[in-house]
Amino acid sequence: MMQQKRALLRAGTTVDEMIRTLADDIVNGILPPGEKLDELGLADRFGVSRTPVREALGQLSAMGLAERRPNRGCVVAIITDQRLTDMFEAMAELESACARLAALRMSAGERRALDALHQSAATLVHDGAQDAYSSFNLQFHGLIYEGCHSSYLRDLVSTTRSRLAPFRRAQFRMLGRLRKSWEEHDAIVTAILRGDGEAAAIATRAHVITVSAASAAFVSDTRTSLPQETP
Amino acid sequence: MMQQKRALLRAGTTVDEMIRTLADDIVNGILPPGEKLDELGLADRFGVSRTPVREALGQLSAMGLAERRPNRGCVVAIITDQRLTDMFEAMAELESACARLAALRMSAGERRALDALHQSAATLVHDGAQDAYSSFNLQFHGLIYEGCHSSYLRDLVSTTRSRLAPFRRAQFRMLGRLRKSWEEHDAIVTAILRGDGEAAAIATRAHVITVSAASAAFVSDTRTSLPQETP
DNA sequence: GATGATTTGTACGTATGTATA
DNA sequence: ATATACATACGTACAAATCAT
Repeated sequence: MMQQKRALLRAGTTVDEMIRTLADDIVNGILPPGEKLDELGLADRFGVSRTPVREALGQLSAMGLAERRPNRGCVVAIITDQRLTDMFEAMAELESACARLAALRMSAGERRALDALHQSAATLVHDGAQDAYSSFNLQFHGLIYEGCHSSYLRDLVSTTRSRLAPFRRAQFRMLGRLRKSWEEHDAIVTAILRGDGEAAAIATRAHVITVSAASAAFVSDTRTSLPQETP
Repeated sequence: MMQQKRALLRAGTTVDEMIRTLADDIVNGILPPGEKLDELGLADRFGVSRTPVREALGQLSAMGLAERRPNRGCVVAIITDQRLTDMFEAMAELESACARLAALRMSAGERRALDALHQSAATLVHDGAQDAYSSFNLQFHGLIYEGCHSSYLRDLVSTTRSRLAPFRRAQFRMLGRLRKSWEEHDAIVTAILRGDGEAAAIATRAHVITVSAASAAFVSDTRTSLPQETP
């Protein structure tokens, strides 16, 4: 009908493009949990037939970003409070494992880079620059994921992080979280630089659990107030 | 045109059935890594058209059991040695996390059940009953996964275990592994019964790493000898 | 390197099953 | 509760890309 997309028909297949787009929309909250993913609607939004749409929806539900009920259509994944708690907890365990391994395995260069990044963020804390700090935070944790030198563990963490992304939007709005976050990071960096795996694991677990608790509280708050929303 | 199958049209959809079947075949080694998954061939093996086959293949590749190259078909996932090492390592970390949480959270009943199962396996060790022990081993680890009371962590462990299944066939053939395995389990059970999370984590990590090393060695052995095989 | 055969990717049509009046 | 409407699941047909010769 409109063919509005299809820009850059380069790499991969149509389906891959759709998956990326839809996954981003879900992860960024543009498609909120519970939103119906109508095959026909998506088909003409992307200017394709229903076949590739179906493939994309299948992949998304396999990723856990969407949920497909047989013969009843597909919606953006709805996560129960219990499940969300479990996911945050698993995230803490995964990051903790990464940090432990990173403390044991990071190269000298990787350690320097982590420390440098961490020290440079002190300014952001002082200025109260929430958005910039949020971006730094992503890099910081990313360096630790890489530092564990385990591709599979990294994949598990990334996947879980993506699934949690729609529920983490409240990150640093809480008063004083910026400074506390930095201090928690400091404990992690110190442990990693010392090569103390157990300390790094413990500090990381505590840090992630703290962040998780804040996010979870925010989510269950907004859930009781606004039951639904459509863009 | 013929609809020859569809026996037991009960639960789920055709695609789900295919996914289960193919996943089992891959996990059990009936479809070896690298085996081509021909759409047309599978279509008439299952008595369906290519459309549901394509969906199933998409899901399998999303699960990491198959690999799909754009315009170049789909094969049973080929795992490099490095990737395999990473997966075994992640498995150790995941199980370790489960054990730590299980030590903190298992109910009295769950602890009793774990201990009872473990003690009952002593006989199997004495008799050298490899197959029976292998089945027990599955239950044993299963109880710990459940004991952590975290659905998401359990899912991650299960998924990873499935992906590793094709590479674990050598489990208990090594001389003396049965007894050693039981002794390692004993350390885990003791720690869990004491409610000592850290000890449980450490014992579990050591145990899983030991098993992994054996599997990895076996795989790289067989890889050097038989490069390919077709059923 | 070009051509034909095979196989994948996409479009479209039909039937079955689910929700709604 | 029955019927109507609609969305999904699968089958078939065509187009495009890959590979084998």
